[in-house]
Amino acid sequence: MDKILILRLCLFLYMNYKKINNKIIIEDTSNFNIAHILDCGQVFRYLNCGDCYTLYAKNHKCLLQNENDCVIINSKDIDFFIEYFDLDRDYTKIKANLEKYEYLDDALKYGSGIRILNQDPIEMIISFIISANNNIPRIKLIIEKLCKELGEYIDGYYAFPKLEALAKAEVSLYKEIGAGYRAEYISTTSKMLFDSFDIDSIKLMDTKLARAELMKLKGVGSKVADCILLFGYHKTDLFPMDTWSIKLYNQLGMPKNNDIKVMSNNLVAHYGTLSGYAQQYLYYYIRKIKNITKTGGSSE
DNA sequence: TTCCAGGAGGGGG
DNA sequence: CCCCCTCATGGA
Repeated sequence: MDKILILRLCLFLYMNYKKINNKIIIEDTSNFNIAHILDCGQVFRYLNCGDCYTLYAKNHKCLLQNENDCVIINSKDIDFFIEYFDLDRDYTKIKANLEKYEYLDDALKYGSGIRILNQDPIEMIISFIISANNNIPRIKLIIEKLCKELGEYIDGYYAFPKLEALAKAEVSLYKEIGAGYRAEYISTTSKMLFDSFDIDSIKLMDTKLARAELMKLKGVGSKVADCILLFGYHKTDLFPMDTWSIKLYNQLGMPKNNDIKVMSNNLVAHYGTLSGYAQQYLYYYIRKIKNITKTGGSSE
């Protein structure tokens, strides 16, 4: 057999998904759970319609459903979603490396099918500016209104707005959709991004420099910057410190401290380049546990 | 009524 | 640099 054929065969055997027409089929779902992925706070534009989910990303849409122990992703843009869901990354290896950390094993079991998505940086910047001091249902609502007001209507839904539309919109519009005091941040940052900011250069920077660069944007502090870097640029040597992470910190047996910056640094020193993954499993876990203890077992 | 939510900006020291 | 206050909004 010729070498290229062997190479292709090997690739096929190790591939954890199949492309058929406009579908992606994932047979081994140990590292892909639709609810885990969508419900761990990294993405805001999706709808649960019974046994299936509709997901909107930038100007793409897909339908996700479980079928015969498989996950089926249905879309016109399957190549976009292969990259979006990061399907070529080995999560078995990531989880095996995280398993040795204390306290993390329960979180890994609980959110076993979590994956960190490769989302659009601009969508992440605007979405996580909105997320500041806000709760997830309301964040979703504001983003949905934002898309409806400024996004292009394609194929039965509203795409995430383009930079130009965001930059040219009035501040009053952002207030009307419920952004509150973040309206000014969205407006100013959109203009900065549209006029001068080099979004692509962030990708080439190391995490520390990239964070500093993103924090030049209005409404982007250390936590929002870390979320942008994690979900928009797949930088994982960081640990976003939100109110949940702060509460969690003391339970992880980390050296006692009250300074958020020190806490974050300690966690990154602890988990290394897997910090971003660790944070996602833990975030999903602690929120669900609290939800269960509060509601007596039911979840959303 | 007060507290909380994937916090950040700004002033004062 | 750090500390402290304020910033809309709506659900619990």
